[in-house]
Amino acid sequence: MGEAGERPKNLPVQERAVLTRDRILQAATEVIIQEGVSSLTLDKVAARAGVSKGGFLYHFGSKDALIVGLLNQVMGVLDSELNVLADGFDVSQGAFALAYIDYVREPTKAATDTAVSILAAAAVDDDLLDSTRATFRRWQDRLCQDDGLDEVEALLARIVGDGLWLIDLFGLAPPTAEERSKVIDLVSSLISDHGAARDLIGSAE
Amino acid sequence: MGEAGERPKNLPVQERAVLTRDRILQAATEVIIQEGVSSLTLDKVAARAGVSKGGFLYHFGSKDALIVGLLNQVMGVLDSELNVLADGFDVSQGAFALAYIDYVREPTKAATDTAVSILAAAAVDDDLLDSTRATFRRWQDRLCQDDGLDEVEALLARIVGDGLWLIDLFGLAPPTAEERSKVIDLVSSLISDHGAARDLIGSAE
DNA sequence: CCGACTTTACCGTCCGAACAGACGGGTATC
DNA sequence: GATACCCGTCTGTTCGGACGGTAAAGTCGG
Repeated sequence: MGEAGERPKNLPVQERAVLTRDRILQAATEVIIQEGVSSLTLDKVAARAGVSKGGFLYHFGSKDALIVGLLNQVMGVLDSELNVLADGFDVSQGAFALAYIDYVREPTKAATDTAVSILAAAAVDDDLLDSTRATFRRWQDRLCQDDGLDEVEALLARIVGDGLWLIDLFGLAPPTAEERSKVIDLVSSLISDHGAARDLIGSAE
Repeated sequence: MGEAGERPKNLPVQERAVLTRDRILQAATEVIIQEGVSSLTLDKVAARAGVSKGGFLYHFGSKDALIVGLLNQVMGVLDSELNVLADGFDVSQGAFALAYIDYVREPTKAATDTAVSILAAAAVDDDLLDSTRATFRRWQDRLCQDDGLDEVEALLARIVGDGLWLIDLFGLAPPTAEERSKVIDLVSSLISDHGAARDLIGSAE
């Protein structure tokens, strides 16, 4: 039956369950990326995960539940990766903001997965994005509260960071790796070199 | 049946046709905005446009054709509005780039329509975005060729501009009107004050 | 009476969801 | 330590409905 499944048998029941759940989530993202949002059907996801439709519905009672699960997982990964990346920056110069834009220097799997999940959620039902929106609001708050970081600079960091993966999502003339790095470096210096933004605005008016 | 239709009768045939086409396009965007991408069905669009399903299919032979028509119209409007806006800026300081970010100072109807059309296209079939992607590439080229504009600054303008309406599209913690303006002013000064970007990067390294 | 436009009626497909039950490990009972 | 039972996990099938699309007839101005 399932050509991709190769599901390991003879495992403790509870572990088998969580593995199946993860396989379903991964299968869902694969379907979206490879076949498009319109191909995200219960049958396709179940087949790719090597599970029957009924088995699928045991873990996710509805298509909405699948997307919510997808968003929760993928946003969690993204949040933790941002945190570890922020630890590598100087906290007095807006570590989280620097991490936020540095993260999109090149497209990562986590960023791509998040993007397509958000796209799928928006396509199925806008309300499914509520918790995701709350997370972005938390990130925005954290960007503003970073030590020594102007509110405008913090917002610029988020717009550039989000703008890059959103441009990637739709393929709207995505910049090359070098171009991305140059822009990110520019914004990074703007953030690190504190006061530069204010001076710049002052000198222009 | 149609509560929104109120279609004007007794008009020259050819004019009635083009009007019907436009009504269908407008109905489609209304459906997406008010009821979500998943509600974009031929029946709903036809009903809202005050036309039968057959009548709809006379103008747009398929759902894909509807979305292509939607994208063409909305991208054309956006392109022309950008042009008139660019005429108001100093061409020696990157008029198109300044117009590009100034355009998203607050969300306009044209920008919203474009955003939801792109979303719908991505949800139905990714390939439908091909011509849209070409337009964005043209814009990117034009941004780079603007007189006296650094390539990095041009790219920054597009990322910020696109980032803003994409953030609006998904409602990912969209900034307030004042915050938007501040960021746009910051980027604008960066572009106008030529050499500022290079100086900034140089001083930071 | 031609051709642009519109309608009514219909079809085949696919999708999300529900359902009844199979399997099999854990647990209690004796 | 064998037996019986339970429940989490998963299977295969079925169903109602919605959707995209087709076909053909009808309308009306020029």
